[in-house]
Amino acid sequence: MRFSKLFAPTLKEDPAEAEIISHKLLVRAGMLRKVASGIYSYLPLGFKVLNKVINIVREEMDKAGAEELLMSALQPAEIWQKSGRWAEYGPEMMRLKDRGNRDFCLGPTHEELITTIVMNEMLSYRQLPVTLYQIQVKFRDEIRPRFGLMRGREFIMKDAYSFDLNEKTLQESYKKMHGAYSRILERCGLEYRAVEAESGLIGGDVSQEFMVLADNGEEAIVYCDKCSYAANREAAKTAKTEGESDDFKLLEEVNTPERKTISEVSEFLRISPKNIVKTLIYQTEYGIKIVLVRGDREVNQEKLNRVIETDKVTLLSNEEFGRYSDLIPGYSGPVGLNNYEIIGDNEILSMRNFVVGANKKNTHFVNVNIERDFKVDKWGDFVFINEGDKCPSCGGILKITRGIEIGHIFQLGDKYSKALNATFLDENGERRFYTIGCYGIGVSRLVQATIEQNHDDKGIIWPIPLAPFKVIVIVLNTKDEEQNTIGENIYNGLLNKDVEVIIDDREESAGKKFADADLIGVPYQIIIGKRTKAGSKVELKTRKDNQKTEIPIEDAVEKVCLLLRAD
RNA sequence: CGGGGCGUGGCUCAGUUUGGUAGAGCACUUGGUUUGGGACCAAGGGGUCGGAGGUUCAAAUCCUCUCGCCCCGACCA
Repeated sequence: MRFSKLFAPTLKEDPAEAEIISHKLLVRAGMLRKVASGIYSYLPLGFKVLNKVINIVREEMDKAGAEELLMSALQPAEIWQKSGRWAEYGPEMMRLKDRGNRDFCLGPTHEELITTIVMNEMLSYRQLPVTLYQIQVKFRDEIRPRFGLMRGREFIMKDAYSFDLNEKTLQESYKKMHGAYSRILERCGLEYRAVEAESGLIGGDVSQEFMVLADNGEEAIVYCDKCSYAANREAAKTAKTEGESDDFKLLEEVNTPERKTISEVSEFLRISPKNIVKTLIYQTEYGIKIVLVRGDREVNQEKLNRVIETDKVTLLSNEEFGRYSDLIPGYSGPVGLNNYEIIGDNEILSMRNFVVGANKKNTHFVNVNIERDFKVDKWGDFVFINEGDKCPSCGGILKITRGIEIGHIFQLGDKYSKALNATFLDENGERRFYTIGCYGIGVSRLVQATIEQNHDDKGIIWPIPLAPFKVIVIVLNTKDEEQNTIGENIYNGLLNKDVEVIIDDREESAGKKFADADLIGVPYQIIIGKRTKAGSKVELKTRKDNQKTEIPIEDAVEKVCLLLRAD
């Protein structure tokens, strides 16, 4: 490829639309352009990289025994109505009608469709397990598209689905996908973690996320410094707390004028927030719920939803407080509140002689104890983990870092096969539900995550396997015939060796050529300038570490091929 | 949907407070000089000031409505 012919409009200035570095660089390097909010077009360079990722994904999926197919992006409403998700998915689903007024959607995912395809063939147990995948455009009308390809409304995803005889063989299929995902991320040169996750809307029991570590990541990940425990902060469990053995002290009412928040009460009474129990009043479809967590904790709504078994939980607003004379904002507590269900976080089980609101203005109780002073109707784990907490699996200390969710793998079980009545015939000729797993990789997101992890102040630093070109031959002065000849010779030499190479033959200033080569992140640069004469040396620069070496012109092709083979 | 902000040549932005008929840098075109880190000189093209309506002698600027985009919160690959 010749740079003079390449459609790669590079930008000197950061685009106003972009917030994070990877998004800025994708646009500046002439790889990506916005079409509408959360919708993008890939320019030739960006498309090249996208295809590199796609090929890696494809190779590893095939190696793991999965078979590629391509389903339609447009899906009829019926299959979604059967699974119940037509209603459940909400406004995030891009819906449309055909001319006959029939409902369709642009697929946000393909569980329903793949299950329908497989069930229609009435497989025998002898044909199982089978894992099918596709690389497809997905549509989700995100509430807030963000960060370019990180959260688009149209994005490219590799989604795979395994159909198994039972839980046991599902675990094997799952393990294979886990392995394939690990290899994909390794080949892309990424630092990542596989973490325990929440299953969310898709459902199922076991699920893990593959997180690419990045400071700008949207997810917080918790990991143990001693053992292999790692989890999404949304899903991270609290460690079991040991019961403290203090004797119960006498319950006392204390005056706490205008001290409403945990920090105010903590300061005023000179006690740690860990010895206060925070009382939160939630409005749910089943009425008011009193939720208790340790004073230093934040409630994890997702987890709480699971405990209450609803997704319609909101904190009671100030106006709503007025309707309940026994609920006093800032001074609420479980003692004496017998009209509502009280739900306690597991952590407070071990607390002794703690502080709670007294349901009376400007008053708190001290030396409160569970059972003696109030009863908890239901226990659960629904707080966020903090850095420094104990590891739930080994007792080590937990750390928090940020990550970009690139892959998510689920053991779904029979949720969809039951909903859609998808069965196979077992050895006795009886119908049984498939045990299903599903596995996603955000392919377009992966492209951007790679940049987030591989860049410097000059631009992108592509890992070799993803680089749109492996080598750029830079002829600094194209009006110098000698430079041109040397450059063209090396360029043709590399082409003959099937190296993906581009020659910068533009009539631009030297500085612009250097800047563009660095910006688009080509791993190796061969620089031909006025120092380069026939029979002399060219400069070879590696983008990653800015190493510059002089090599004889006639060795250049061979040397680069050697380097590429080593990588 | 709630809160905040922005829409002015292809891009990044100034001009809006205090109405007077649109500007800079980058990019682009032509010519010339340059070519080891985003060159210089000269000439040039390009803007319904997001859209609609209103106020006014006069609107990018004031008012009303509307559309789009960005940021902060709940959803997720």
